[in-house]
Amino acid sequence: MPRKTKQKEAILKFLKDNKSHPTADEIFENVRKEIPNISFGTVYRTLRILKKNNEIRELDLSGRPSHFNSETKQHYHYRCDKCDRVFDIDNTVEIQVSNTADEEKGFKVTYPVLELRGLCKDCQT
Amino acid sequence: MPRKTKQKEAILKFLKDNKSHPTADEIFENVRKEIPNISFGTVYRTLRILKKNNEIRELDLSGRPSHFNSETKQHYHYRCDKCDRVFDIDNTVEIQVSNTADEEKGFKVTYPVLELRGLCKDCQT
DNA sequence: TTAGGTGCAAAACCTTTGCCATCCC
DNA sequence: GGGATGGCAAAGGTTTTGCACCTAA
Repeated sequence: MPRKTKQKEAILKFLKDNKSHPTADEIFENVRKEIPNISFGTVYRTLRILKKNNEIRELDLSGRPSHFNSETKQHYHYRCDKCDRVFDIDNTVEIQVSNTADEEKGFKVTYPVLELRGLCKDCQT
Repeated sequence: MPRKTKQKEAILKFLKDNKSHPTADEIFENVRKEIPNISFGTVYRTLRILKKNNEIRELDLSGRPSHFNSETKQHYHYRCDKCDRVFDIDNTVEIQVSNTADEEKGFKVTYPVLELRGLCKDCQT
């Protein structure tokens, strides 16, 4: 049975309040303001628990460190090549795969992961 | 001026001969058969150089370790959720973004990164 | 000759884990 | 009380780097 603790609540609250998609490190730095002696281990462990319970998502695109996200519906992201920040795509996205060139590969797709790369507003200047 | 060395040649050759998208570790293990005392540092350094010269690509998709690839044209990948192997998509892919919900975000897209996740032939049984 | 590469080992980075104390139900 | 969590620090896996030596051009 998952249990309610102030650490877990604080991490989840930070993710929900924060439309950015922070890394574990950013989560740690922020939650720390509230719970000064929280540890890195706890942040990572809690993120894994929340993820298993489908309360958050880990963005499984590009790079280390991972980014986390409290939105659990299927959606895609913009990612800034310069500052590495991640933003949700609210536009409608359609992905069409045509042709049968890959038939013999026999790959069975279950879901797509898409990232639109470029520059965010702040980094264009 | 980049220089031609047997280490660099061997790494590039392995990537070209090999349609898979190996990790640095896999590259190391294989190139080692030819150049027994090549080091990890050299593999990573060489991969960075090749990447900078646009001779290879680093797949900046999910997870650590990175996968590398000698195909430098824009293309997308299948990725197996079970064995983590990566395959090129040869089918035609079209990505359409409509709507203007994201106008105020002011994000300037330069290129998309797409991964179709699922199970490869070998992992479906 | 000499700037770029190499090998080796240590360091850096991100993440996970072991151990034991602590807290929630 | 007892299992789920937390804190801390150490370990693990991947990648980078410093340094001295080497080698292609």
